[in-house]
Amino acid sequence: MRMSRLLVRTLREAPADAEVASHRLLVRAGYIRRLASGVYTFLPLGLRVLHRIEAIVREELDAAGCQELLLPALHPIELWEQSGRAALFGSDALPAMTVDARGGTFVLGPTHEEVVTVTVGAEVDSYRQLPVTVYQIQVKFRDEARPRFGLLRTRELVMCDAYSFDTDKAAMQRSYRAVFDAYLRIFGRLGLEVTPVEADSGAIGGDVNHEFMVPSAVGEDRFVRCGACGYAANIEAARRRVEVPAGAPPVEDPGGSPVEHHTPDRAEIADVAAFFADQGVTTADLLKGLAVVDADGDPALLLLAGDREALLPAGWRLFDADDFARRPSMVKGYLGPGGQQLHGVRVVADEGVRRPGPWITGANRVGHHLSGVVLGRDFTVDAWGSYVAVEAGDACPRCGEPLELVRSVEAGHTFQLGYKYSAVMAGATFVDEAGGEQPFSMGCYGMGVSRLLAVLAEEHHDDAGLQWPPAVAPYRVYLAALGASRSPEVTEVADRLYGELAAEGIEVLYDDRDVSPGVKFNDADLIGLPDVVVVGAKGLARGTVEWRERRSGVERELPLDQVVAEISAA
RNA sequence: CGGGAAGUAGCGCAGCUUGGCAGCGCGCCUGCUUUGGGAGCAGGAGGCCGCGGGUUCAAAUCCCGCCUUCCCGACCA
Repeated sequence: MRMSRLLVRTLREAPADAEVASHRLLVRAGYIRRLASGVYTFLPLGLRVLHRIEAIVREELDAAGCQELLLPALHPIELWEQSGRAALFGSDALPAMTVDARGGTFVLGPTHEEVVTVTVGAEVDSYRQLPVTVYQIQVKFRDEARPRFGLLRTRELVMCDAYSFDTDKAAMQRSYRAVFDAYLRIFGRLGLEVTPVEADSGAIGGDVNHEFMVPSAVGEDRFVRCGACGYAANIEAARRRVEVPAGAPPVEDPGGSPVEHHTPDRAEIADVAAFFADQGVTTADLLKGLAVVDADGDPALLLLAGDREALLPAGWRLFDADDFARRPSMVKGYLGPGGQQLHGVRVVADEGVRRPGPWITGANRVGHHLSGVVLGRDFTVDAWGSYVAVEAGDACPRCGEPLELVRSVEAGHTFQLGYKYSAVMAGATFVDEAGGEQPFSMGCYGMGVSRLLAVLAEEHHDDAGLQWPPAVAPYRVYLAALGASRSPEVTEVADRLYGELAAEGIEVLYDDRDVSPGVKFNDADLIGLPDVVVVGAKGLARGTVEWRERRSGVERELPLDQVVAEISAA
């Protein structure tokens, strides 16, 4: 491709709305343009990278026995009513967009479980046709609360999603493993360091699921991993090991009974700790109480150590103003466990609270706290569990070694769905060997292709521009002809190299523009093709051209007759 | 959804406090000169100052409402 013909404009300055490197550079180098918040155009260069990633995805999934199809992006809303997920539409869990059209309301597909289930269900009648795994590369729509970071979080995204259909759970798990391994190979070929982690399944559902995490400073996710045993989990799903003192908690009596303190306007943990600071008290000595409504809709007081962040189980929520009004034993800002059960409030506690104390807690009176509160003597716990976000240094739940916390981008997410959709969607059954009707056991597998483009740009760049790995670069070689307009020889040599490289199957972006050398060098760096070849009068006088590897900056002078051979061998 | 900031030429920004000809840099067009890391000179094109209303002789500037965008948080398949 000749630069003089390519639809691209590089920008000296980044648009003011670009915050992270991948966004800034992809816009500056002319790969993408923003049309609306979280909605991007892929210009020719950007689309070529997208296609390179897609080609790798297709190769690996095809090799794993998957079949590509293309599902509609526009779904009749009735399908979503059938699965029950239409009820989630207003929520944060499933921010779908709908359009009213002739024939009713359509959903702009945010994901495709419903559609694929009825599609495969209509084609498959017998166990003899199973297993089958299909996939598509498609645009999806999600009305993100907050699109950000360019292609990393968008409202319209290109995604690869695969779906497996099996006769039973064991077969489904084999299919799951096959796609899981294919995903690992895809990330490997893209040169991304990826860690599969245990995760929450969110609005997709199912039991076992894994996220594929790419460590990145701009990531919005965090996961923990154990260097000793390999345990890895999303921060939302991570657990830690808590060393519980052996035997029953000793009920020693430090002072006979708790002491009440007047602590006006000390409703925050940090403020309470400050109040008692002269006694050597830290936030870890405080019992943090959260008024919650559990998944059954019952009120409970959740206790955790004051230095930890709470992590509520799915379906739980914090008290709102009405809840507090209805439960006078729950005093916002001054919550304590003492006597809650007498008021019909269950006390649940994080494992980290399994020590006698003495604790400092709220007194269930506005402006008052208690010190010397002892577990077993002054309060009891109805249920223990894990209710705090795991932190770096916490003990691995498997082996007890310290956990590491890693910021990351979620590049893929796979789920063992089981019967969640096949049980409710019409026709999602097959006839088994015994002649009985059975629902499919399903799995689903998502990978953010357009997000991967951003992740790769994030991983591979420097101050001057992008540095594409050869596997995904839009072209392999940036061929810059310096001063071509005044040197017939430069033009002749560059034209010839362009043709010879193409004949070798090497894709070349040929900068034939009549612009100064500095512009060409800067655009070459910005666009970030793996190899830069410079044809200039200086080199030609010696019978050579320059070859520079963009990433390493290593430069070599090559005799004219060796250029094609050297580059195709590299 | 809560908090903050910003919308002026394709991009980056000044002008707004104190109302009075709409500006600068880059980019774009023409000509000449130049040519190994974003060239120089000269000339030129390009604007609903986000939108609507109000105040005023007069509004980019002051007031009200709305829209859009970005950041922090909440949330997130």
